[in-house]
Amino acid sequence: MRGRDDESVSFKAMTDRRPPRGNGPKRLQMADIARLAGVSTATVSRALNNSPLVTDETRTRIAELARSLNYTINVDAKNLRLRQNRTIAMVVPYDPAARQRVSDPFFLSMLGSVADVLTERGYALLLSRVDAADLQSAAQLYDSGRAVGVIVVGQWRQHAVLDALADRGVPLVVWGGQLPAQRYCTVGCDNVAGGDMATDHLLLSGRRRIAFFGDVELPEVALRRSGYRQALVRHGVAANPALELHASFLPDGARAAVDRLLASGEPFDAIFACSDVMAMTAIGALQERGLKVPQDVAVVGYDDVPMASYFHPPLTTIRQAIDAGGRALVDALLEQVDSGSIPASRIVATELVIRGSS
Amino acid sequence: MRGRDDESVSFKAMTDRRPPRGNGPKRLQMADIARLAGVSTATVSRALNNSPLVTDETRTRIAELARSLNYTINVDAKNLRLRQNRTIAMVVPYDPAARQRVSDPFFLSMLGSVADVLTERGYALLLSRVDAADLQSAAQLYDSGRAVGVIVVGQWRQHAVLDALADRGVPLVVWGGQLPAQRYCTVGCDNVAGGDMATDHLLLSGRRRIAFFGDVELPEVALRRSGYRQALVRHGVAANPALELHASFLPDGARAAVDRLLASGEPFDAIFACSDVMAMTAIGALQERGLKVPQDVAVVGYDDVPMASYFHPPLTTIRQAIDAGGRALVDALLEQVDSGSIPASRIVATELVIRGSS
DNA sequence: GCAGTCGATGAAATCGATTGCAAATTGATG
DNA sequence: CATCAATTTGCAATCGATTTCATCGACTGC
Repeated sequence: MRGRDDESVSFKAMTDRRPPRGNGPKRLQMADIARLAGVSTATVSRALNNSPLVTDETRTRIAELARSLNYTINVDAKNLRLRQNRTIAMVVPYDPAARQRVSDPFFLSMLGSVADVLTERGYALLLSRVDAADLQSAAQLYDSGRAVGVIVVGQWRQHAVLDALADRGVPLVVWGGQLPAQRYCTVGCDNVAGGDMATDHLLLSGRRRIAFFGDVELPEVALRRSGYRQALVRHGVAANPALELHASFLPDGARAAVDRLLASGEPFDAIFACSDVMAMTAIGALQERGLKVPQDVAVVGYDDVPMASYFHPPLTTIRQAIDAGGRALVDALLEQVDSGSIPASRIVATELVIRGSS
Repeated sequence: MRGRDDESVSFKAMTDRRPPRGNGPKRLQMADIARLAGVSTATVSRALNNSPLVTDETRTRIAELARSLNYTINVDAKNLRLRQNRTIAMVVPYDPAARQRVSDPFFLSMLGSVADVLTERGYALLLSRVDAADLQSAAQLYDSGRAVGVIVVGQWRQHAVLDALADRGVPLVVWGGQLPAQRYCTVGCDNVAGGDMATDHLLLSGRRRIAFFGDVELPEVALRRSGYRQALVRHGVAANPALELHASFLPDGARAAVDRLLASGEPFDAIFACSDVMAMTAIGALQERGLKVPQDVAVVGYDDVPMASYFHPPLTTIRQAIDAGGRALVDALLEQVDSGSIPASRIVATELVIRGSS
């Protein structure tokens, strides 16, 4: 016959209401392995989980059988039974107002870093783009049991929503700046120190009219501006509001800022841009207008994305340790999942990398 | 409405062997909603799935209760019962030989694009980094029932492995070049046409000594080189092997190639680089050595990553339609999942974008 | 040879949802 | 007031794994 000789098949066929719908052909399941190995599913389960309750002989026999048939356990069933789950969700918000993807390589590198760490830890990464204005929905990934916790890249303008999610008990870690009374855990570099370092470096090299480019509605950027102002004060340079320009992370935010700055007639001899992409596009815009970098205008960026060192002129920038950051995000989240309490926020290494653009 | 409030609970408590282990506190489940709404789980299930079998009044009452309690169904249980799964896996290979992440923004942009399309279609994206030499393991995501299909970004050197996976019935779509007798479905731009366009453009602008930068072990790159050679032949220019340089996608592949090219003493007046990142780093290297782009050397890249237009000089490049590509990948995969048969490979728009670097 | 141990295995309950079928409710009609 | 049809709702089986408890054998010692 079909090789299935016992009556369990016909019994099953009788009582089985046909499965609702399912994609693909029949997938191999534990019962199949059990039948072929001449044991029960209990034994197969134990064998595949390296339980000491099965003979080594049985274990290897089953393991080989399973491997040769490309059998892998059904994760849904396993998770259901164990009420566990080795998946974490990562949310990369996008800006719907601009109907534009956030394509900054920094975010994407962070994503890659987190993916690597999770892979190493045996966790899966569920990636989701969500409307930055609706971070609330990120929690669904947790509520539905799909993921044990959520990593959000960037606070954007959603500080209050993040606080609320944390209050609700959603395991949550956010890449971003530390805010006074936040109730969620953040991981990020020391943005004040970063802004200070960048500005300090420009001041030390003799620049006095340093422009700041960024969107201060974002906490990280606001903190960097604090650092910028703090360095100016320390060096006895008065802050000049006309040199603080709004520039979004969208592709031509910095170009527009350069245009406005030039149009304003306000003299300047340096720019501190809040991301490398902004810095690079600003440099491009300056060069097109005949200004030399760093001779006429020195530029410092932020992030140290891979391209920064290959750019021409190579970009002076504030390095955010992306690998350490990914690892810290994952550590903090898993710690929170295990302990149930919100761990302290972590700061990752921040350092000035001096290259040709300043 | 049965008074199902107390006895069902005590009955459950009696027969329940305590759950093995589970993370977090008790999560809300359908039975809770049912109890609070005074109905059975069957009704709750139907209400939440908009079945016509429940009264509108009941449906809205249950829906509001569920929403107010932040209830979301357990996806594992649902998937198990329905033997379905709305998750697809995306695999971004990394090169372990170089112990280096593939950080090319093109791959990452593609990832973002796929994520967007899947979100729109109600699918989740499981992201996994795998050793490029072990693409085999990508199939585990399918075998374990975690995902209904797999998208692989880039063929790398694994053509044979991909063929084998397709033969085994793993729903699979690969971003990459079309090869003669491949048995898996690819989505990608027309690499031969792309290589031809880039070279043709350089030839039309009077360049004759055009270097080619790329790693021809990768199918896509080999195809682009075919286009490059084809264009040369058409214009009656003899191909010069000394101008075809190996350059990897790793960060300083192009810089090294520029060094070798200059060291060889072989004269050249243009470079066709197989990615924008290569092109940008090549331009940086040329400028450092005092060569002007495009006056001394014209450069054309490939991909049209977001930064290409903000670079200085703005990069002439071959645009691969990333959004269309992501959509095509998802379409092809879901089609394969539904139909069970391997759909035809798709070609996405490829076009020359002329900017300042050539 | 027989009770007592210990080790390996199997039977069955369970995780949280869906759904075919049966039962209950309602309304209409004879 | 009884019967029947049309709606709603509930019961219970089911998805594929894990794990408790019971069982079955093989040894051991007396």
